[in-house]
Amino acid sequence: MNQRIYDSRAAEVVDFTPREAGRIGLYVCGPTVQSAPHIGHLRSALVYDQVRRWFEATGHDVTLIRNVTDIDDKILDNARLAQAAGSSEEWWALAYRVERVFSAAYDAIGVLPPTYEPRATANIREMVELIELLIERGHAYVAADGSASVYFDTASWPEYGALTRQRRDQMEDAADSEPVGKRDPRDFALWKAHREGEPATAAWPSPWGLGRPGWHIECSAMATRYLGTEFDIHGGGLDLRFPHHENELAQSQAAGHAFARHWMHNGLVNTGGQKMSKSLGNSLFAHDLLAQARPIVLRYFLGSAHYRSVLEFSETSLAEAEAAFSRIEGFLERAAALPGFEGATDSAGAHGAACAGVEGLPAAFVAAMLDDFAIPQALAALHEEVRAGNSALAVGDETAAMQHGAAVSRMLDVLGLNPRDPQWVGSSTITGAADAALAILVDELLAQRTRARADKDFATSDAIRDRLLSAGIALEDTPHGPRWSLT
RNA sequence: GGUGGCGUGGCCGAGAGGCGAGGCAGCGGCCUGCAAAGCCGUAUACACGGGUUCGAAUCCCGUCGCCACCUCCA
Repeated sequence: MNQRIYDSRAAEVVDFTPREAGRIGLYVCGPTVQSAPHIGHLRSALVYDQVRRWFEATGHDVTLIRNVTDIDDKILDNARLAQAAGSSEEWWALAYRVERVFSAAYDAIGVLPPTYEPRATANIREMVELIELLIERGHAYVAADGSASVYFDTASWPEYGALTRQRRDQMEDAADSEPVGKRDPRDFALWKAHREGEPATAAWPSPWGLGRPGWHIECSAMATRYLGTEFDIHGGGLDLRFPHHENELAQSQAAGHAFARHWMHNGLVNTGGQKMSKSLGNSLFAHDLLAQARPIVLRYFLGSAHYRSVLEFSETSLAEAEAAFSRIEGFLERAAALPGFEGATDSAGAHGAACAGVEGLPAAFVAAMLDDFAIPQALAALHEEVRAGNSALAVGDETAAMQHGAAVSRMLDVLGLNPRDPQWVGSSTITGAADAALAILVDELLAQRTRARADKDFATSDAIRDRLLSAGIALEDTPHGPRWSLT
């Protein structure tokens, strides 16, 4: 069975074959580091992280490039506004600081670092070269107003609109506030001339004068530099289809590059039925979410809807994710407690070569992943295995329980959701010496409770249980004695 | 005006012509001193109106509602 992928350019699910057997080049549009990451940024990064993990699990060598747009109007604006309010932070310091916040948020939900994260400011030369090539080929022109700006000539490219199936003549007239020097409002900036008042650090030399790159050319240049003129997949948020990706495709192909063979777009996250936006004040910042949900649960939640669907965020959905994931964790803990359980991940097995191949993965899970990364269906297969494992445990069939446990563990590894992975250990609020001290005290109370129960003094035993529960410690009586866990 | 998507049971959320994914919540039972956890069982679901078909949530036409993009967006 082949890997199938919904290609946004073809507007249908297509068979996916890597350009080069066993190797996959994947470019994903990363964030413009102008302000704190929100849940949408997390979802986007997670989608491609899971795609990458799946490709690796199926034996591919993946080169994942996710850029950082660290020079842009917004970054300059935000730094300028902060400075007006008394800040001394330069735009480049702001961009770097925000970039680190993004990295921390990605790390928190287990998004593996890409193969490389190029920064726009470190690839200016490649951008300038690409713009020169476009001018040479007659698809770009220097602004008519005498500035150093350079624009892409959309009229010169008949395929403009191909990615989003729009006709150029039907595109809404761009409400561009600065059409100065453009031949057509639909043309877009490849190079933005340095302007009065902008920091000197935000200007680079070019054949047309001092300036900085336009947003779209950044991705074309970086994708090409690290993945070549033709590569397998280009991904990004649905909101980037137009104009960003349309422009990338146009300029890269106009430069003579085949560029991405397939385009993937992840759905956005909505709240209250609407897309998040600053103007609506409904942004869900990563920082706040990570404070109200366990990171691994947030990761589970973000994967609970298909990557192309709108994901509706609500407190109750997040709580449901916690309950559903706890069920998986509960089974895995019980299975792992069985003597001889081999499903534990170690640092070497977290991803990559150690997971190559789909052996040990249920057929339904594999089929779901091959079918355009249908993670909700893959999760159904996972839950089915959990149910079967719990059922085996209930009848005392430890061999079967361990087999199901191993399968569950493997699936969780592929999705980056294995709570036994060292990545997630330490996310508990208590560690080390305090942890050991707590265990001693709880065990002592449990011993008292066990004695009380043996004496049929249920008032005492229930009081101990209630006391522990109110302290955040939940009890479970198992055939092998009581177990406890932090709630 | 153009482009794309969505509407599934109390909730979330898959599926895309024929055995009702999965989870959460609920209900009944088993287990338990009682719980918890777990197991077993449990559904009047496909926005509305037509049509195609032996058969439609799924395909076609129409209607209604919602969302996104059209040069800042993950």
